Amino acid sequence: MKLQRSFYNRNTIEVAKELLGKILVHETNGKILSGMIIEDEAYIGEIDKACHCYDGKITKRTEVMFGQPGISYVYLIYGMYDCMNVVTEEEGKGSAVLIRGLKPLDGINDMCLNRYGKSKDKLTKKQIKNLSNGPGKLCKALNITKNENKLDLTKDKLYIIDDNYIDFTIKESKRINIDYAEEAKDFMWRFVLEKE
DNA sequence: CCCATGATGCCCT
DNA sequence: GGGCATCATGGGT
Repeated sequence: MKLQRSFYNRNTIEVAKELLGKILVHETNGKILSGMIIEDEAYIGEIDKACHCYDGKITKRTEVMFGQPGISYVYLIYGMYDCMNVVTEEEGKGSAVLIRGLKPLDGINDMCLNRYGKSKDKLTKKQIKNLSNGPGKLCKALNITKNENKLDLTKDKLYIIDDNYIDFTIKESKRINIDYAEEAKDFMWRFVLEKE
């Protein structure tokens, strides 16, 4: 079942935790590419110096985070890598969840082509392991780019479904690569799915 | 295993 | 003009 607006219109930490085990799907070029969300991070503008929209900073880039929940926020980082977020909470609250890792499910060979320009049987074990285990990598694998910014995950060809997978525990830790964020760098807002 | 580094472009001041 | 929610690579231990 596709997740609806009400799922996203909640506390960002809760949404981040509950997104683990869900399936991110992108219908692109006539193909269905999907993977289970196994790692994510919460960003909450009101109190979070690591958030792009900290302290109500509305710019052309960040305005989407203040809008409707259930919309995608895709941005380019380090000049090379796209990262995908899901906007959370009611309109007016700048917040989102960064998707940081996927376990590949459907369209694996196409993901290999997107990432490495080679089919799966030509990849090393290391390349297969690294197919979608990072925020930039998963966007490349699923062909998620700036074109997929501001899509409505309840209506468009990018969405998340609930496959009722609950057989896991959640590990909480500090977020990655936000050393500049003063006290916020220690918030335990990174969530990783761990098999029981 | 760990750490250091370069690539590269958009946003914002 | 500075900084950045990353990744792949290469060298050392």
